Amino acid sequence: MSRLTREDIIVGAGRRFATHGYHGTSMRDLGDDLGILGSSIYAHVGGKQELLVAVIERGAAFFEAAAMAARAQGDGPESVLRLLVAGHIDVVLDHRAEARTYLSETHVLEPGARASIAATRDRYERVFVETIADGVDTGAFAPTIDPRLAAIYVLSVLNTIDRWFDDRGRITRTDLADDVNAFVLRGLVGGRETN
Amino acid sequence: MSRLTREDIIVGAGRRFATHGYHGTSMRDLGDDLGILGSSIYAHVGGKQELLVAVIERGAAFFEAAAMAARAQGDGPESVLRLLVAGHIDVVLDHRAEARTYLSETHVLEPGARASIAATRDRYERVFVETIADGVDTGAFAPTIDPRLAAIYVLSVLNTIDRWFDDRGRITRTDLADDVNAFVLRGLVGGRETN
DNA sequence: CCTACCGATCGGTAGG
DNA sequence: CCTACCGATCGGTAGG
Repeated sequence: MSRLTREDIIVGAGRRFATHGYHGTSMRDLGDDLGILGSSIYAHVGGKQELLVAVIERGAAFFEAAAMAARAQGDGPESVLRLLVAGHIDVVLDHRAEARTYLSETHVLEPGARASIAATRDRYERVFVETIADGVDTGAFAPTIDPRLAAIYVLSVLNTIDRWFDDRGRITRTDLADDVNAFVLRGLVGGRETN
Repeated sequence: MSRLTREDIIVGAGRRFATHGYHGTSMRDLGDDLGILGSSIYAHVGGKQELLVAVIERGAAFFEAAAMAARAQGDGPESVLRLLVAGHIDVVLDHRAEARTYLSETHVLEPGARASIAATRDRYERVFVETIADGVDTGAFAPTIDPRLAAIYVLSVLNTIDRWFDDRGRITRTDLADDVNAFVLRGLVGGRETN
């Protein structure tokens, strides 16, 4: 039972914010989780909003790193997209608390921090849009695809996965990534006309 | 400036809950929106939780009605799925506050109400699963499709639409429904192998 | 629907 | 990290 670190507090805050929301979490709740008093948290951090910023910035950083890795390792639009999908799934499942807080609580951020996170998120989503646009240009994806809409569809699927997927369930994470990729790529590549 | 009805209060509560969350809404906030005092709300409803239940039950009812209509009007799995998609988009955009509260705040419901809503939601999602399973059986959709996973993907896309779609934007709602349907149906039907 | 409240809880601080 | 607080705000009530 040694003393807690700032790191411990942020991790605990992430878990609470992810499950109960920022407004649904009191400093006393958080203290209870950590085995200290709510007021003791102020020995480690400046306040509740600072905790939210720290958790969300971590979430954003994980996604950003995953996008950079996918871009660096992929070879061609389809390959990059596959890596983006797999990477996003890993972030959302390996860093559930930070990812969920980032995805759900950004609107509670004070204006300055919110703008900064919105910019990071824009950059990330643009990687999806550009990758899909590349695929349309090279002919890997169908010419009728609107990259902006398609990117939103893909991200909608990815951002929901932590809500229902269980690593101990009947399908493995790799199977999931393959299945999502298969579904999405068929959606992008086309085949028979559907309209 | 006549007196407000219970209906007015519930509509106002829906708007607040959808934008600020249940825990981010105080009875005084809600009163301000309605032009009365927070305490005056208790002349119309029993409490804050009762308001949440009312808003979410309305949201659930809209989705349920849309599913029934799609099933009744559709002819074959692909046709039913198209109607389910278009119907879901209409609910989410025509009843934004109720739909968003239903989709995002159900976890704050007290156990009894939560269980009831969870059952309703299960029933709704099962319509998607069964429609897709029918399509696999009839050969309309690819045999490799897992209906449970595919239904989740489709619903993930649909449940996010109110977050980014603007009726005054560059694409119309009908175009959106067509585009989502085209994307989803290609994903379900297959074409060339993607794995 | 307002006046006038209530006890409980909130985020946060001073001092150790 | 605790003790001992603070003012503000919360959901809610009695009485009109």
